[in-house]
Amino acid sequence: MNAVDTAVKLLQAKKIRPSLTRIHILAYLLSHPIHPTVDQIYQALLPQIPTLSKTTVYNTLDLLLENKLVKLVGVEQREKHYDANTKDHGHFFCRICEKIYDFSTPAAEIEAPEIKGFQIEVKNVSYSGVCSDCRHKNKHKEDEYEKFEGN
Amino acid sequence: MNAVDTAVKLLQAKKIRPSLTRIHILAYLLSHPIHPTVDQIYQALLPQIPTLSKTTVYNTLDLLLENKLVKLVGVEQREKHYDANTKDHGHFFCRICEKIYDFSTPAAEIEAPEIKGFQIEVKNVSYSGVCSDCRHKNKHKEDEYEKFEGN
DNA sequence: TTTTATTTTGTAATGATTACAAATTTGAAA
DNA sequence: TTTCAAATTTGTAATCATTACAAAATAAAA
Repeated sequence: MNAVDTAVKLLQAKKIRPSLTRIHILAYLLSHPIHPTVDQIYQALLPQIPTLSKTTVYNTLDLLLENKLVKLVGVEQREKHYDANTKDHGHFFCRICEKIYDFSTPAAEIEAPEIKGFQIEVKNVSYSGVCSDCRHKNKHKEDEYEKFEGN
Repeated sequence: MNAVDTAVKLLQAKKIRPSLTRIHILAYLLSHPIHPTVDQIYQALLPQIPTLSKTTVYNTLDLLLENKLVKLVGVEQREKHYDANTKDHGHFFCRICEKIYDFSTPAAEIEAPEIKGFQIEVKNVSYSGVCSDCRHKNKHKEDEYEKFEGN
């Protein structure tokens, strides 16, 4: 099934009217798992929807967020990044190439006693550092930062 | 050992000159594990340092961050929150009372194959939802949001 | 149609953070 | 001390992603 059809189905399942704009935005996120920003989405769709407003992108993403059709990528960047992959997974942000990588998080729930009985609605696991590619490309620069020591 | 002495030692260990301002800011964070914002730190220290500038708070926190004496709390709020507890732990943000709770994360490293060989410098685990207190206080409002379903 | 609700749009605020240069303080050398 | 250079602190002015808001456009209902 293509991204447009998937988007329509997802919207309908949440009883959101599948307007052209909403379909485009959700389909773009589904077919471009690059964790785009509002501006990236806006620029990408402008040729197809010349009347598109950036406010609409903001509004639509808020709507999709509320309905859990997209997630915020918990990477501490100036601009927010969005992800239509709503399955639990982690994100790694490389501070050199600024790419965001997905990684799987353990299936086993974290069962911390401190938050027992809390209603968990959003989970976010994100790391940052230097990805493998950039480590190899910048061997000489690597010692600027020491390897992170857990605890 | 009191927070001021600890702050001085931590700064010296990183070869940062322990100026009055730096000591105050780090000691405040150490003795107030409430994950304060820049403004909260600024307001709290103003009586003691009447000449304090908010820019200095920003500058000092940047310096402490670079030296890993404080961490950014990965909670998606308008303002950034800081934490002098640099041990690995998670944060839970309650969207009702807006308190940030600490919780322990599993000692076992997440060993995701997708980021094997990556240089991990910063880790962030943060959840949000409704804390236990607010769930009980707002029983009637609870059904506005369904419980988060993992995956 | 006409009416009403929904969606989209454009413009103007908001406000946390950053840039930057001046002012102040500190520490080392003489 | 006194002098001088470096480090630190400060205030003001930008920046710029996001939000507020009301008007315009569109779609559905009557």
